[in-house]
Amino acid sequence: MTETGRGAWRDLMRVTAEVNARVNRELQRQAGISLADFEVLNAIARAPERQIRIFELGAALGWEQSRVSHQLGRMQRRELVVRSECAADGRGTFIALAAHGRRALRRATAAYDRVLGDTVLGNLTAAQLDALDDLTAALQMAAAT
Amino acid sequence: MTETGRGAWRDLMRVTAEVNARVNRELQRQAGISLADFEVLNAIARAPERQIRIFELGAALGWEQSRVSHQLGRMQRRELVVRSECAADGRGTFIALAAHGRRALRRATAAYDRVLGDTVLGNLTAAQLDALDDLTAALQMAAAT
DNA sequence: CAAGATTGATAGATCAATCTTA
DNA sequence: TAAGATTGATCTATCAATCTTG
Repeated sequence: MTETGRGAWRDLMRVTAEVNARVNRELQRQAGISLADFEVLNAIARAPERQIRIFELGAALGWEQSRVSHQLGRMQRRELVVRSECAADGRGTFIALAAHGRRALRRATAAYDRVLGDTVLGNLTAAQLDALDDLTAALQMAAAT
Repeated sequence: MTETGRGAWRDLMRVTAEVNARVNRELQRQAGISLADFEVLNAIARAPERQIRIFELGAALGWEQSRVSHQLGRMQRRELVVRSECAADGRGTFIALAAHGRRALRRATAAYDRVLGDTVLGNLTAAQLDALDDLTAALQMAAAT
């Protein structure tokens, strides 16, 4: 609202965009996948049976269905994931990691931890990490309105 | 690095993405332009003579040259900005607001302040705003490494 | 009809290659 | 040669429309 507030938000958006761009480049370089690919692979790996319904994946990432669908199409073409039918619901589809996806996820996780530790987490104090949590919580509250 | 840290960062990225998506939709709906358009128009309006060299625009926004060039091409086609030659440097180009760009900027600024105030700034305490500044500064420091 | 998912069109972002002038 | 800028190819994101099954 105030010029100060507007500027503070803009600065935060700018620096987070820079960090994301750097993470993206490093993942691409070290593991051959994008940050979006990495998030999808991670969400699958975290799921109970290492497989997940597509609408649940969308909910987990906060993505629209059509974005998920296009993304999975590209990832399946590159042999990162596989689709399989859902017996319980004829409309549904499961996705799981393909062999190449598992390998890419392993490499990407190492690269991600490296770059995020180097450029972000390693440079924040414990107090700043707490502030980050607090700020995130406040924003989630505010955005839910 | 720690699972806690990774999760905290992921949560922040997720909520900021949600806020940006909301801002984008509102700008599109209320002013007919995207957030990227808005940032460009704003940077021009803030410049000394309300005109700016293209490489300076890129520096101001933290964008690569080719992204700026494509963006300006689209914006010029929609009559939001105009290009003009630079007398002092034959390689250079100035851009300025077109009449339609000025109108869009006015509407967009009001919409932006509304949505950002409603979903972010209005819901943060003064202490949280200070923490936001502090965090941004720490990230800028870290990212500069 | 609603939910799960896909598709096609369009807009936006990224990369490498190119062109012109300093 | 390097700086300023553009272009074309490719990849991603968003929107509206569609298709199928519950």
